[in-house]
Amino acid sequence: MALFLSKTTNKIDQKGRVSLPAPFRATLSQAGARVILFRSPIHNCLEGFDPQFMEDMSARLDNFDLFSQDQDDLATAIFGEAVPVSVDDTGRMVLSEDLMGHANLSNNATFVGLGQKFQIWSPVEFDKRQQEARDNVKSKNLTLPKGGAHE
Amino acid sequence: MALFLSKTTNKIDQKGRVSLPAPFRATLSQAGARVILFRSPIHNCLEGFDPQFMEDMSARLDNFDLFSQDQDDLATAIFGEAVPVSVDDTGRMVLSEDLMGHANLSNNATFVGLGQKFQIWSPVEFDKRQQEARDNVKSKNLTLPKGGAHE
DNA sequence: TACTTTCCCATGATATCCCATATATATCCA
DNA sequence: TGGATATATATGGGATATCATGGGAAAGTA
Repeated sequence: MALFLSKTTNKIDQKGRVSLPAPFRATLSQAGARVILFRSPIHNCLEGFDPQFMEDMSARLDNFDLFSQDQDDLATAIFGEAVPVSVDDTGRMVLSEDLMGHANLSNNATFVGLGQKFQIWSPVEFDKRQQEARDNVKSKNLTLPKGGAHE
Repeated sequence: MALFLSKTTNKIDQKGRVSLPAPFRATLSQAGARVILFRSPIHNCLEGFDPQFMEDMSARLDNFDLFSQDQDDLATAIFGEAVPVSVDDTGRMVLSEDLMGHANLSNNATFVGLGQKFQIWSPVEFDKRQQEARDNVKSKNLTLPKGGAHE
């Protein structure tokens, strides 16, 4: 399956419209372009998914007890927060005030491909974040283990 | 599996186009020729991978929790920094200003096969690098360990 | 009506495609 | 062996398509 890769910065116009980078559009599953956005629980940024991928998230949630606090917290954080957004035929989507607020977006939005998902950042904040991520990978010596389980 | 071997130097034209050496093209997985480029974190050069390699990385990332700090750091460092590039039917790809800057590229690019990946260097800097690598192997008495794991 | 949201078209910049030429490597034949 | 012709590769430049973005018209809402 296609992946979201690389980063691009696009303008947000006065109507709150941003062009979803063309390569990102291409990795979305169908033509009837839709994206699921929500506010990242750990960063001041937005996260975007192919609607298809939400199914996988749902499957993962099944690993929790249906009535556990954790399951409830996660489900609320994920599905409750999810905002489906449509992409028009010039490739743009509209970001609500609320979403823009969470990510401190004003005039520019940096789209960052993260494989299965992508993130939307204020350009300045992402620079910091990127450096932080690099540092963490280095200092914690993070690698991608080959095998299955990693807990 | 096919490996990237040997080194070649090709011209970069005014549009930023370079021919990917034909042998390298041949080792890429499919016909819909694509390459993933990275800014090397340790050298002033670019690193190139078969897109298949990224798929493998993605599969490994699935072993991490979706919202864990580590997952996010890795994804940002790996997928966020990856630049997918397409190879046209005359075998050329386009290098962005940004990428060329990182590797100090201007008119020529030296492609160096490194097995699973290849590197793109400014010819002058690669000469230095090659000498350095030889010296390191000699002075540190570096050898190739036998088994798979190498910690 | 006043206001917001969606749709449609216009434009400049950039990237992609296509064809032509040059260079190199391989193949063939006398 | 040598020379000439093929085949593959590399490179140059112009035409074309795609993309990001701005503005306005139409449609929906209150």
